[in-house]
Amino acid sequence: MTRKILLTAALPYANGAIHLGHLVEYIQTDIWTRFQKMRGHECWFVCADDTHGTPIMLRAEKEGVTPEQLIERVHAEHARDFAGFHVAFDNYYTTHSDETRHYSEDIFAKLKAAGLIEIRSIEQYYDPVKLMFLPDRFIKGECPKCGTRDQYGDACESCGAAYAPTDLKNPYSAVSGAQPVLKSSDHYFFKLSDPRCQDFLRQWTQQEERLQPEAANKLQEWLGSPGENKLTDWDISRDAPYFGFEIPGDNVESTGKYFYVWLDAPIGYMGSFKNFCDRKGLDFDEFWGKDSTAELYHFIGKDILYFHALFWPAELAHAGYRTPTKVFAHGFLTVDGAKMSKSRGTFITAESYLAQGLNPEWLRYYFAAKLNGSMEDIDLNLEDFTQRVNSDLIGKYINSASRAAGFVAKRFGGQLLHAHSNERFHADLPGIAEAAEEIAGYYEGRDTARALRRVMALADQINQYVDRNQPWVLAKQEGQEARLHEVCTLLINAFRLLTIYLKPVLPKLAQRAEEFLNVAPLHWRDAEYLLPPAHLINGYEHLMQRIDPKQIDALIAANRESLEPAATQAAAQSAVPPAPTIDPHSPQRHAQHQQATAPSPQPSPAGGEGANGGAFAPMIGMDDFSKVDLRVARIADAQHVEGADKLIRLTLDLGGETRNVFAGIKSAYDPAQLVGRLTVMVANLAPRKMKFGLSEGMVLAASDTDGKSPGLFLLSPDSGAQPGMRVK
RNA sequence: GGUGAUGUAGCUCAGUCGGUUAGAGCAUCGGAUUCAUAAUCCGGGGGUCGGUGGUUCAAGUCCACUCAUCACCA
Repeated sequence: MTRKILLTAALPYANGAIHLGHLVEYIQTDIWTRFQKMRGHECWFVCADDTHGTPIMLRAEKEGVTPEQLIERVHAEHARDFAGFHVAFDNYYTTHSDETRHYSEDIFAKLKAAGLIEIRSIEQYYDPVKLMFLPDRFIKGECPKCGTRDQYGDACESCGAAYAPTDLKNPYSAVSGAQPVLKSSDHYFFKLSDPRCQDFLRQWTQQEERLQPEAANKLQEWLGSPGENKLTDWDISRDAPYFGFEIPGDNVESTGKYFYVWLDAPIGYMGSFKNFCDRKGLDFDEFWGKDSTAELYHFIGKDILYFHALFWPAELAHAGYRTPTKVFAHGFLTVDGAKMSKSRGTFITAESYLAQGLNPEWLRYYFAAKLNGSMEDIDLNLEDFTQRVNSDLIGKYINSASRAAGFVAKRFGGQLLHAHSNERFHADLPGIAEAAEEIAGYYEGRDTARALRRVMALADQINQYVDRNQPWVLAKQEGQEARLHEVCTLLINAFRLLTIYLKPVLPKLAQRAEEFLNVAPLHWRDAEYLLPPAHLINGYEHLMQRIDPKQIDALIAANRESLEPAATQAAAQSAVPPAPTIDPHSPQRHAQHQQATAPSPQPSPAGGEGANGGAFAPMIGMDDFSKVDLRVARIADAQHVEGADKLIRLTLDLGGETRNVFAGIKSAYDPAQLVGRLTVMVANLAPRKMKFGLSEGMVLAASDTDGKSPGLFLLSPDSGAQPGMRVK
């Protein structure tokens, strides 16, 4: 029976880059989606950027752009990163959309009609300089318990005490530095304490397999025992200025209040899907209507369970929509057993991982090998990552194909055995085809760790089979041609089955394997049969490179945050008011899940300062460097430039061609002494039109950046270098 | 502080209802092999199951306390 399934992953907040911690969730959800699609079900995977709230508003202001410009830019970055890791959303949208506005207003109106919305006046800190109410995490002060300075408005990082922002001593605004004043304002509350909500949630959360057992326990704790009223009403509004949707008034008047970002964020799931339905001609209500029989699953981090398992279903249920079938929470990612850290270089962005040339499927495999459907944290142990991927994927899985491919190509013209080998296959490699449903069961239960352990055990079995049958011996023996052909045919078939089992995790590798096998895209049901007799396969090309530990070292180096250059720090400090801190631990973090620990104030091992060159530029990867095409050039001619007091016109010989370059080296060199010598030039610098003509490159010279020590020194290669040689 | 989880080999993890001598992969050591982009196969060593106490004929598993780590406390 074909199931109708709608999947969501948590919405990443539109003020930061996607990092490896985020990817745990998107990769997990993507694997599940791909698995369900391979099983032949109608399955849609939607997501969106979460775009509203104070941090976005302040961030845009700091960057000197509108919030709309900021979220548009970040949306493109996020979409690029996800695509890079083969996370294949059916729709990747934004919460700043007409659709999300529509459902936010609709749900709000229905909850209001149901008597579940209440207006109450509350007193909050207000920034009299910035003219805005301050979220708790934008208020700092001294901890009321231990007196530590510069603590946030909700908890002390020094002694761990939790308190209200009004408890802080000597509070100040993290936005303007001003002393906040208490001011009251009307807010809209969703009455979660209403008996209807309590009763509904008590029943909903404890339903069979709605949540993982650990999550259900946690919910039990939040709900308390029957009769105990532990839930309090939820403030769903914020005062202007705020980037979000304005709350509609009863008539046409403006309320000046906005929906709190956490109200419209999950509604963004609906908005994204509605947008998708409209484009694809699907029926939205079939998935979201009150009586929908479609399955709806939310994959989330354990930190946002509260929103997805309490507020969200309670809202939906009382606004006339269906509630989620299940909510799947996962743990956080640690790297080498510790929180990701910018100073240690383990706060790794998706972008840098790809820029360093690491294969995204390595990470997909490793995460999948660790995920078991529980809420436990998973650790990215970098040494284990390297060994595990190399051993499992290259040594076991890919090797099984590689060992047979050569014989099939050289001895049998790429053709498999002409006779059916089904019986022989099941006898010689028992259990490999039969494991299909067992493995499917593990995927279905999101225990990809178990699924992959099972697949690798099968790969071991295949390699043992090769060693037992010694095809390299058969190949040298007279009259063993048929047996060799049979062994290789069995091996290729075994490899094909493993490819099916691994495809949800490794879509690109599977695609390459399909090309090698010369078969149409594989589905799960294809595991029911073997390749037909005399099937032709294509020539084998190595399917995946091993991880070189040096690549991991480079990745860490590229992500290690060096100290801020002293000069820029001073500049930042002189700026008043201080730039708003986008707090890493803010409850606004949504799907950000986790953040780096603060950079430690110790000098970066990568070095901080050059001798006289000033602070080093930010770390770049090999990819960035290789964009610069440096060439050895011979100075064929050098001339004074009429009317220019710094420039010399150089004619550079690059072996095959010559370039005209204006170089600002007149203060240090006489044109005559330059002619004939070799130097290094940037050969792919975009030509620049100057007053005196077109400059087609740049020669490299050393100098002191702050101009304290005199001198300008043109670079020269050691003797023997020839014009046109690449410098790298 | 309260609550929920986690802690098993050097590393990453399995371990079902309490039931033989606690398992796997990787790493390591010894051997074999050369088809495979050094991949593979066979074998060995390696554990007080965080700690203490208890229940039981029997505890990695159940209970109490305790230590460490993570998360949540709107």
